[in-house]
Amino acid sequence: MPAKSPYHRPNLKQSLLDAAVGLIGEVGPQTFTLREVARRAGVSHNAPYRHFRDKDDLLAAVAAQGFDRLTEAMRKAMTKGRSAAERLSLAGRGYVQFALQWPQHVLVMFEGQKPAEPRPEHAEAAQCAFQTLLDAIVAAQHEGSLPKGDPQRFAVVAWSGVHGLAKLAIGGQLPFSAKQTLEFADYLTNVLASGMSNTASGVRRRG
Amino acid sequence: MPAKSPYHRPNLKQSLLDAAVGLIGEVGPQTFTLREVARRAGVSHNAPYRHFRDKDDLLAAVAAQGFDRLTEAMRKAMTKGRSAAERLSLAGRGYVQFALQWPQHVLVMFEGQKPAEPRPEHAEAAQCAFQTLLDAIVAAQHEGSLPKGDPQRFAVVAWSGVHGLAKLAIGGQLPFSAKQTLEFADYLTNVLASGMSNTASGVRRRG
DNA sequence: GGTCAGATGTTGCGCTTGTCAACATCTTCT
DNA sequence: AGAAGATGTTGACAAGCGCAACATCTGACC
Repeated sequence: MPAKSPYHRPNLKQSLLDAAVGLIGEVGPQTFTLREVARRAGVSHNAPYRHFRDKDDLLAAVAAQGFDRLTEAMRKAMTKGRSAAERLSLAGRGYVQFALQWPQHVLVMFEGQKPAEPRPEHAEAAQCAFQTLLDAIVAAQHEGSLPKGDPQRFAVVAWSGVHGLAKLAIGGQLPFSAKQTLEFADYLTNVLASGMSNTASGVRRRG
Repeated sequence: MPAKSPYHRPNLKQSLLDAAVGLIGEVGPQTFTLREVARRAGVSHNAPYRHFRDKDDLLAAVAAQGFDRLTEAMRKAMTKGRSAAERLSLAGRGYVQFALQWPQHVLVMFEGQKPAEPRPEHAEAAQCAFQTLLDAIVAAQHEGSLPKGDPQRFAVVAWSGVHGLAKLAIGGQLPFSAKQTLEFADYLTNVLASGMSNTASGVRRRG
């Protein structure tokens, strides 16, 4: 039976999220407008307030959804790896591929959120994504393809590398096509892995 | 003779830029408001339009100024290096240090600018900063501390690494103090240099 | 089945912002 | 001195955010 009265629609919350992602993709998170999201979802300009505290809350939900998709993208990419080292590299590729596919999410995920407003959903999803990377690092250490030592250190190196590449790519700062960017991601992860294997963890100056 | 009438003030343009940087530092580029900038500069809400085409134009000017400061920060950091390899590493440290000192600028510099509105000042300053990195790479290649080959490739690797670290640091994603971040930048540049020296430029899969 | 509480959606409002237009004031060049 | 242009001001309008009051639907409970 079709919904006779569209007054209450089944899952407006998800519709609003989808509309928000689409709109951010078109105009960016800056000119993004809550009212336009409502318009696209076919509801009044105040309906979103029944599902999100305010505009920032909607953006935080988009970010949380982004971290979930990121985690999934990395895990899926890793399944094709035969060794822990290869899986780690593929996780990095998955990170970049996710950014290329969902630049809207990335733009929202890493925008300076005020610490005054804790978004637990957001923080938890982000932690989960980081844990995926950390697990891959530890596995590579057990396998012997990465030196022993604080895995957190290696994780930050790897994260910085792929995150920087992803950010520059979606910001249009690199003269790369999407395909070239992905190929470059493979090269970058090899550089990072090689460097982490051959560099002492201490700070080396005037070497 | 002091300005009898504050109607025309000496250099309102720079005052507006400074006020904008301060405001962005407090509330972020999202909630940043042109009218509040004018208020802080002590002028009416429309005075900025005599110096900037619109709000985005002011932000583009802040970004351009940021790229200039970035170039200067890298060049200044490099002066203490004794070898080209060390200077390259110090340039990376300078990049991160700049981001920690002027996070407001970084937030504005890399925000997705619409290609519809070309900001030549912005693009030129960005190109200049990248050229500084590229020169350091070429010097290291001449010195023999980096392999021969396309310097652009090395530049993108180095840029991705330090850019990612800087972005994550100012986004509050890392459990590092400013001092720890800088120490980590040194470690990261060593990892990158080592990795670039030991990794073939071709893509290696299923290694 | 009936009824009421709560969830969900709507309309209308006040305040702020970005930007345009018209006007005011100052500087500079001759 | 006086006109021309640069710089700053006031006023207005459309649009957005979020509040408040109201309307409509759903489900629990009897």
